[in-house]
Amino acid sequence: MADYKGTLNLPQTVFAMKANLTQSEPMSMARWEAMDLYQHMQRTRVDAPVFRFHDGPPYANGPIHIGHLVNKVLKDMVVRSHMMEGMRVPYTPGWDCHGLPIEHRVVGELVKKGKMKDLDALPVEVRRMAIRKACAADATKFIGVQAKAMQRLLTIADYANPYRTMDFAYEEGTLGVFAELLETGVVFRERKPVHWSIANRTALAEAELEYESRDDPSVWVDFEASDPAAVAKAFGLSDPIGSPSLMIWTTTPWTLPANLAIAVGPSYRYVLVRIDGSETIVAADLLARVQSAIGATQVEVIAQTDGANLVGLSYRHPFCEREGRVIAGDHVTLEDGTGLVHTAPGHGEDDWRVGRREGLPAYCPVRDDGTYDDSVPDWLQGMNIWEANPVVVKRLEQSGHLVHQVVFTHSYPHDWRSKTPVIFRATEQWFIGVDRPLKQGSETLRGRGLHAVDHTIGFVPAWGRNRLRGMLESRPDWCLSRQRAWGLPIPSFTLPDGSAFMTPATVRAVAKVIGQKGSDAWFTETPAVLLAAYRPTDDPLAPQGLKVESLEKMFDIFDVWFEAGSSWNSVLRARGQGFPADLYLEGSDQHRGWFQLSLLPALGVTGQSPFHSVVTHGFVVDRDGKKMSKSLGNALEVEDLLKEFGAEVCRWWVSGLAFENDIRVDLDHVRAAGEAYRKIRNTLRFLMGNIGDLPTGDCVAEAMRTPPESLDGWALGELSRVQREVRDAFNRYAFREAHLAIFDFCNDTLSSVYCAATKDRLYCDPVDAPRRRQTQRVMRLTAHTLCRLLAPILPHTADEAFRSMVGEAECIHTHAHLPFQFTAHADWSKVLVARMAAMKALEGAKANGVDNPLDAGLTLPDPDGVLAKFQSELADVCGVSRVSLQRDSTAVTVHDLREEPRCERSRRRDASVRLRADGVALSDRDAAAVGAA
RNA sequence: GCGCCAGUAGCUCAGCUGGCUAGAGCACGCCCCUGAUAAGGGCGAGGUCGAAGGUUCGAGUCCUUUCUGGCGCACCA
Repeated sequence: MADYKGTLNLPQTVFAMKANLTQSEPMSMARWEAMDLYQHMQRTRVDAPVFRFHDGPPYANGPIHIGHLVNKVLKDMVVRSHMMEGMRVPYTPGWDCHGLPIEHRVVGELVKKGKMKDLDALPVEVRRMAIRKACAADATKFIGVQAKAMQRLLTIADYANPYRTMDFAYEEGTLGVFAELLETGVVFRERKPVHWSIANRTALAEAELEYESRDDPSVWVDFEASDPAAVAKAFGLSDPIGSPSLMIWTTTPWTLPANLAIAVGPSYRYVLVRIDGSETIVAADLLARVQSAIGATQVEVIAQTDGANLVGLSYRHPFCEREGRVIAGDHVTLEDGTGLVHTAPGHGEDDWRVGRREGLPAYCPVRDDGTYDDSVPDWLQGMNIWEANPVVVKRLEQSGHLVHQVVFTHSYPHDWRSKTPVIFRATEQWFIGVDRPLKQGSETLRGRGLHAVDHTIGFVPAWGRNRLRGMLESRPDWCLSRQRAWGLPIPSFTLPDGSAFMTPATVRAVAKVIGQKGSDAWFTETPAVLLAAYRPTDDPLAPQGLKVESLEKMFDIFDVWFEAGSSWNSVLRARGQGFPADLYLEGSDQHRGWFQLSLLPALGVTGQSPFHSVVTHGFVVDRDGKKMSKSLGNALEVEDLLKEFGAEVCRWWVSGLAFENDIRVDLDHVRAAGEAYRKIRNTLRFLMGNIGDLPTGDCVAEAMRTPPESLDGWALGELSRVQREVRDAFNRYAFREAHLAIFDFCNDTLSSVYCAATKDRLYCDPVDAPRRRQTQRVMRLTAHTLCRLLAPILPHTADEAFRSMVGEAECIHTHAHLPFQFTAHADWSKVLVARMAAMKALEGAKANGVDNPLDAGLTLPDPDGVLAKFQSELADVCGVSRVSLQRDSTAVTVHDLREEPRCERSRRRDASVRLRADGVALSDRDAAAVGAA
């Protein structure tokens, strides 16, 4: 018997089944780099519509993690999908360089090496310069590490010209934003308590605190009410009862000189009690605990009232010549103390917040060396606060205000370097007021922000709007200043009288110098040099007769968020990329961060939001939904994933994520993505393998001549639909929809139906048979279209496939989607329904020994006669040897054809099969194809 | 504690303004093919929709409470 395998047109292609991504991806990267793909795309599309997408700067601190991978791949799909739409997409990657985490680690290393002691002895400018130098080196190092990894993810961006918040030009742009904001009048200076290290005379961040056990005096103190009658009234009593007090509890007696108020919970119940003969007020729920704590023997409740009724009462400070008043505080709890909270706005975060609302000053009589200033009673002046603790207690005891004292052991914050206890101390800070009227008109930043959120910004997912609105509604004024070294200096000076001096004009003058020499200049240059471009006489805000030489520099730096939040100016505007951006895309934490803190400055300066839309993604968590962290040991390393699976598999995984919510990641998920990748690759490979002998021609035009009622027409219609769906999904940032549409198309439409049904004609028809060529033309267009649809997700594979079709010199990423639309005959949907019924029937026929569909014939019910016009395709569509139709039937009938002769070439049991001259059974079609008689 | 979000088959997700026996894909099981072959195809079995109340003729879908998890409320970015 002759072997006819050699006469078949079997698939052939150089596009390998095995992707070998780990080796081949870097080759694509090298090719793109050699052709300077990013710049090439900018140059060749100068007149194309622009999509302005702006990269939020990751922090240059350590190698990238899975969160970065997700973020960068999502962004890359945005960039590439818009490029595929024919647009020009300028996209500058950026890095956030300044900030505490870097400084903290760098200083930690300096301490470890024993270098910090020497540095501490130097003048502030010199010391800070040394730290800054080390920080800059650290940031630079990690920018390199991250950029390399991001490129390894096959992302396309202007990596040759990134933005870095520590670049001179960027810093100048940031100061430009600040100068404009100064102009609007929303910047102001005010006191605010911060963690303060007395030993190092510096402010500290939470990260620089170590909690250690410490003994402090714990005291219960009676503050006498000024007006007993008012107290009686608050408790609904007609007559005053003795001389009632308000009992507070504190473990920091040294802050009592700064007491300005007592806070109560308005909804709590308070009791007026007589304890061992004297009347005082405490929270009802805490009475029993207070009683046992202070060891009271006789307790008599006189009356009760709500905390709200106590608000407004006044009291005499036990040793300062002033009165305080009772205010409402949401921070008051019933866990400790008396329910009446000693409030010193200069010495506590909550106290400050509440005090601010009540119009109380952040009074802080403690100097930076931890001693009292002259505003306290003379017996305390100049005393160290820790020494003052027992002195204050003694005084209270002598004056009869002390109810009780014990030694209290608690966990207390200590300075990580000096190991000394830290205090809260109010210092002068720079703020951006969100409720201050902007110079022109009565608008405020908060008002503009809320308006933009509600009316001009688009959100994906939609709940981002609520979230950002909620944050804008409740956010406090923005504290801009930090007392640190690694950052952009706030270019303010002090006048000879000690007051702060900074105007839009001085900031602009300094900005010029910093644009030239970088922010180090602030530390190395004199005020005269820094203000070289400044003329006091031209500045209406300068004091009369100001001499620049008389100024002294201040050394606060900006909150790094102000720097990142100025990127719309330092990058988009400074580089002429256009403003505002079409899109910002970041993790959902950036509602509070970059989104909000870019929005506010931009609204202040330009009146516009810096972005038209924001897209947010969730956070990567482990398989159980728990946060990923190195310490928990549940983190996956990007490097390992790239080594084991390659970037394309990771990208396929990302494209399929429901990224709006938490993103669970597990090795199994990436493995599954690897399987899916192979399926798609194989489908593409099958298409390509079958079009190798098709003469070149106009890919689109030739396919468009396909009859709509043919099987090829159906496939083309599906291709057209999928192309539309995928492009639409990309445009809505619905990557998962695009991913699913592509996957389903490859598996269902192509692999399961179209490829299976056309194998016979592709393999067995004569090479030039019109029917075969028609299928090939559709397959060619399908492959070309698929490459373009896949390009944003799988840039390497799409390019590899494309080049193996059209030549090694080509690159898919310089192309755009093919413009075509095709609609198949509408009744094809009914054919597919009939096919499903046929498949079920064939499955049932296996019980009768008809295992191979080619051993079967089918009779399909066709009551409406709609299937008749597809008669010639039905056998192939169902994978059987032949199909007949019956109008008056409702069920599929399977015919066992195993007794009929089988074509040895096509394996079909066709009516035309007969023995040919060489003694082999062939159908007419196959006989013709091999030239057998 | 407060704000936003999520909790649907083993896994990843659809289920729009409440309405046919709750759908996909993956994995799984059985089978076919061996001319896409470290491929391809067919069929099938999987769910008391986090829990508890409530509204309704009817709830995965609306309301309340609750549990679990994520993000945000800091001189962290």
